[in-house]
Amino acid sequence: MPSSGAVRLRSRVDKFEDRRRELADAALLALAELGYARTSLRTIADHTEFSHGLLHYYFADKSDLITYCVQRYKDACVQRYEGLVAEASTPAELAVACGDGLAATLADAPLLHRLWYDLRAQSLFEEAFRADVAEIDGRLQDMIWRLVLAYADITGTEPTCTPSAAYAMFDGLFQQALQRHLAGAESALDDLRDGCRDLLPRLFV
Amino acid sequence: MPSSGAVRLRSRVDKFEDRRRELADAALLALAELGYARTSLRTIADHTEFSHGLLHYYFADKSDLITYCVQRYKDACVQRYEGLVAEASTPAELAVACGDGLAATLADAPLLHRLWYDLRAQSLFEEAFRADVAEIDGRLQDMIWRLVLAYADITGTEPTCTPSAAYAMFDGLFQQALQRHLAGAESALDDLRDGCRDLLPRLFV
DNA sequence: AGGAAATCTTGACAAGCGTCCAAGATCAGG
DNA sequence: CCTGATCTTGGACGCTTGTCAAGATTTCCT
Repeated sequence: MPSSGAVRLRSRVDKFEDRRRELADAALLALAELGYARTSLRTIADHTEFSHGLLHYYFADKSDLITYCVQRYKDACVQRYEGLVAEASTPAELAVACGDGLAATLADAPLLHRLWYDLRAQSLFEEAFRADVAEIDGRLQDMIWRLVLAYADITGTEPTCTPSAAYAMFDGLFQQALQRHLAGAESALDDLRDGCRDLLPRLFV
Repeated sequence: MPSSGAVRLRSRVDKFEDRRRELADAALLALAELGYARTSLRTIADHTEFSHGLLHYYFADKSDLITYCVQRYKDACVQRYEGLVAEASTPAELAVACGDGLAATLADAPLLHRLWYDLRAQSLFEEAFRADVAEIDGRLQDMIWRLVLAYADITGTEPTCTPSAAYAMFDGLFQQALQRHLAGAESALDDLRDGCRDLLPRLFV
């Protein structure tokens, strides 16, 4: 029965992909905790119920694993950010929602964001990561730009900066807030909220 | 002769410090080239005319060496930035000079700036680096804020953001420009110039 | 139930790491 | 020129790393 064979085949592929995802998620936990420079394959395996040898059954090498992890992170990240630009009818509401949304994602998973900045810095040295990092950066930039366009739509004005410049400034605020949040600064989240709320209108002067 | 003894002692200390500086500068070259995660003490020694064992004669351990390197970087960095806010009589001149200055420092030593962002990311994981990184961040923030205050002085207005927010946004632009510059983007430097020139007035609305 | 295909474990490998140390080289002072 | 302090070398250590392959185990189909 061919259909049965196809189903079985698909289930096998799915199982393989599921395990890859499972291992990558465990790797992400280890990476978020220790950072790229201090995370070995054995450390990653310790975060799973399997032995270190298995990692080479599901991934070609360490670079392959890390790359896959970055892509997993991207999915989780975009999913988290989705719906940031919710329903906001007035410009002020949108500006506040923007700051609140970014502050919330930062507070939600600071260690994952720390890993993101670590890996982005690594991509400046390791060619292998560059493509994936660029893709994530592009997605984040689009997310920010949608926010800017929504604000433009409500106010009936035109933004006076490029999408990449807008992303760069929001990212700068976010990265600094993460740094201070991890250092224990109480005001980091509030400052991020304020900074974003104020930045959005500035992009239209 | 006590004065002679003091001179000899000082000259010895100087010699020791000189060699430390020499080794740290070689280490900075290696670090800028390979990044923190891929630079070993033997690699660093390969960038000098000495053997790897000598590093432990002048530095307690690797962390000590890296910390000293970061401080060396800071000195070079601040020195480079000094005089960025030169004589500019009109607001437009100052805004242009700001963008030009940052673009020039980026073009001058992109690998050192890459190392800076690498080490700053590492400091999010490694407690030992945090204090030095925070100090450099503070100096850079002061530098940016002096620029903003100079602009305020010329225009007779008051900035409408905090020093840390101003630094975060400029830093975001700079970091993105570095990323694109290293990736070979021709427009990176020009975009940085434009971004900075436009950002400065935005901080006063 | 049997046997092939898959999944997983275990142990080993060469290489590289940070650190340390004994011994040689180099230099300054008497 | 000798002597002692300082500087430098190069090898050794114990450990970790990424990678791999052979064998044990499980899963699944007929």
